[in-house]
Amino acid sequence: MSANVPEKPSLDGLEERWSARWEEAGTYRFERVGPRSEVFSVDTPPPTVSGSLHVGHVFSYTHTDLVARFQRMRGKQVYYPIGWDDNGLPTERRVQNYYGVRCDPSLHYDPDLVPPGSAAKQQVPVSRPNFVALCHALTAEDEQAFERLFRRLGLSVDWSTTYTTIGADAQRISQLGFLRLLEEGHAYQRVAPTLWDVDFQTAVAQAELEDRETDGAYHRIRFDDIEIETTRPELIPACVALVAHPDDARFRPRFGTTVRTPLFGVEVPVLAHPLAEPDKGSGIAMICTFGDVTDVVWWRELGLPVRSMLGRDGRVLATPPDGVPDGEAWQALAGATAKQARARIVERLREGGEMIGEPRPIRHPVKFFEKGDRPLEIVTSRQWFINVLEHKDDLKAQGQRLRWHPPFMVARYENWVDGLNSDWLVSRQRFFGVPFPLWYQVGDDGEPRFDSPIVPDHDSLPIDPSTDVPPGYTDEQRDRPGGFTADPDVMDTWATSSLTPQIAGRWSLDDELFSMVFPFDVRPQGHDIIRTWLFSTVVRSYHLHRGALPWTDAAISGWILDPDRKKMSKSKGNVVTPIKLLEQYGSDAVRYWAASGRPGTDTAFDENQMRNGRRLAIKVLNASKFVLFLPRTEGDASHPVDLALLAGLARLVDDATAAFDGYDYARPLERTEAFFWSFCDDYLELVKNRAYGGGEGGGSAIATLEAALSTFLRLLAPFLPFVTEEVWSWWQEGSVHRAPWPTAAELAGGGDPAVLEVAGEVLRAVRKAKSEAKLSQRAAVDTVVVHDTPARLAALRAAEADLREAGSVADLRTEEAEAFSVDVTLAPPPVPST
RNA sequence: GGGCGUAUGGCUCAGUUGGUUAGAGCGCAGCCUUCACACGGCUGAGGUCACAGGUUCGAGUCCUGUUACGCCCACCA
Repeated sequence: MSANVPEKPSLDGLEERWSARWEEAGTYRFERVGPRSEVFSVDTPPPTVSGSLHVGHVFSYTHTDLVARFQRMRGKQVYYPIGWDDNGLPTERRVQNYYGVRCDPSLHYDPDLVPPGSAAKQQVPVSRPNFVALCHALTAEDEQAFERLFRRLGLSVDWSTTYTTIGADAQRISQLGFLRLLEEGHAYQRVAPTLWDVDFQTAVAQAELEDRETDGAYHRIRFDDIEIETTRPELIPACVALVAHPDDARFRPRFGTTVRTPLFGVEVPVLAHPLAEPDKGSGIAMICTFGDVTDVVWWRELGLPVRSMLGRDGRVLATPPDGVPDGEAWQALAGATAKQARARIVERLREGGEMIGEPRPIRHPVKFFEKGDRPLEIVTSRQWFINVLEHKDDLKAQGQRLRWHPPFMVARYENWVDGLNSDWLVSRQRFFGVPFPLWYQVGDDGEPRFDSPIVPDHDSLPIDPSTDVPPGYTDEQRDRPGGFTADPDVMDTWATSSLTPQIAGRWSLDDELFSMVFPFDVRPQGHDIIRTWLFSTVVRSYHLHRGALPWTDAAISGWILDPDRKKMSKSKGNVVTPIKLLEQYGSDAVRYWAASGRPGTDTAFDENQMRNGRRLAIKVLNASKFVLFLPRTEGDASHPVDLALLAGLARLVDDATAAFDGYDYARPLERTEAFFWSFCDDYLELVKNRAYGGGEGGGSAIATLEAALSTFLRLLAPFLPFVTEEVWSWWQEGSVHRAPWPTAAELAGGGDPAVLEVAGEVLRAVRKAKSEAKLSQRAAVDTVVVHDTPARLAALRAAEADLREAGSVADLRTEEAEAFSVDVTLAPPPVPST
């Protein structure tokens, strides 16, 4: 075997060189050979391209790559595409800031638009087509930067299969998926009170909510003779009833009677409902349409009217709802934000003596849109929903059929499904998203007929109903009586992201491919999006593919934590940019750090681990160089010391393989690294001289060293793809990443690992003696006496010659004993020659 | 309020079905310029395995409870 080893091997430049070669050679290209069972398919998370990648991305995407590389080496055809999630609100927000614009759908397209840029004092209104074009431009730029980083990180993605969630294929699949739901009765629209973000002016779904502890205050307010407590006195005009618990003796006599609201004098009934809690507030609550989700329940179950007072912008409407007098009290509020209205109404309540005492400050959880800044309101609007509530039990069972890594993560899923309280709201009143592929007839009265949507041909998808015209109509009939009108909404970004298995597998576009990769083998993702992405993907496959799971396994990554144990935020993550780390330590080293984080476990950001990784990569270079520089001597592994090493390696291979099969990448790295280090420190030192000596013993050593090097490189290849490929190229054909994963069988030889274990212990004892005597490790040793059990002494004798050479030991003796101990007698220092 | 997870030397973490003196790396101390490696190597010091009970011949490992931290979920007037 001829080797072409550089004199001074180095890590510098490996990333550029090898990522280019891999691309050229199609090393990670998916080939359509073999049945489904020979394919390993990965439903990779499409990262949101709204800003920069942070170290958390590097961390979790590396985990996926480790498994993909392992499976590829085991002989699987790995289908490992990546997508960019570029549709939706994050992109819109970024475009607004980056270009200094905002979308105004009433404007017309301006072909000569020049956006003012981020420095603009005020955002310039632009048409929807202009806005969408800017979204495309910016995301394209971001996507290139992401790809560069991921290539440098060494992700073995097949870059020819990249997709974007706003791309035509994704839109087509997303729209087709929606139409299927519609046909099968799983999607419906309804006018209903929904949670609403007043800044983004869109409905939001249950999965996008988060509670935030917020300062508020209880206001005690008199409704005739009844006192209620509320944190939202501004909603008094929207009050439709008071409610108390049916068993509450204090209010039982009042059930069925009415009271008048303060300031507005509207007559409202006093009602009973078991959800009312006697020990909360004054025990009786005002029901407003709508202050919170409990109001919605009461309103629905008690059959109450609607009195909406806030518009979609979160401000008080110009005219009061039915039943509320349009007097001076109302006009004092009209146009105010909720916060302003509260202040004004409290002032008037005080003046009128209807307010009891001072507001009592509290901190309480309030619902926010996870991306929003102001509390959510509840407004009534027409929205599209996907059925999930009636399938709750089945969906829970789906999650339980999935193999979770780590297993306890299933609890998150079950928790979420158990807590579902509404169907999945998929419509958003936004611009950069996949439009609902629907139009509605417009009656002669000019009103849309929402109950009779016009559906496009499936072949025409994707469509944009705001520019495309339904079959049988002309564009002149748009928004005219007797004509048609487009559904104005776009789909929630999760409505598209939930179809990544279908998009990545090109469902409805390439049946052959889809049947080869679906259901996917694994969905890697973070635990924070189990309730959104994972759940919604399970829902879509359940509806779309007759109860199928989208994948068999879910591999859940942890988070990156700051050194102070807090979740590393994006802003902090950006301080330490991934590219900087890759440049400073090398990609292999950063991957080493990522791989040391246990599956599903939050991991500290730790540059020390990267230093370690770099050290390991350098060690691989140097040890390999040493092995390959040794004089070649033909032979087979036969010496007991060599067979011992191979036996240990075989054990290691079995261990690593089993762990990887269970999606545990951290253990194989840890074990391989430890064994590699002892290989360098002990085995190499022991056999060095024998290998140089040639002959039968030399041939055995060389054969063993080559087998060991080949095995180590392949075991480390998923973790350190660059340095292992570099070394592999010195003496092997092809890519190490296409080489077969090592097996215990190829290392079999019936060796006894104890030979190396005992020899290593003795060697360490000799080193210690020299170290304590403050001598060089080359110092000569007169005698070594090893005390140990007969079995271990027998093992030791097999390594005696190597041991004496490695330790410069003149005489090695053994004595039987209960426990291991070593006496070392150093030779007197040589008399300096005159 | 319900649930999940974590707690091992100064730091970051291993510890596979309970089995003899609890491991690694970093950091620290000392030594060695040894012909693969000074972007080195060797040697060493350092731990009542959060706490309290229990099961067992034997518990870091199993059971019960407590505490701390993190996270998820919940109709939060």
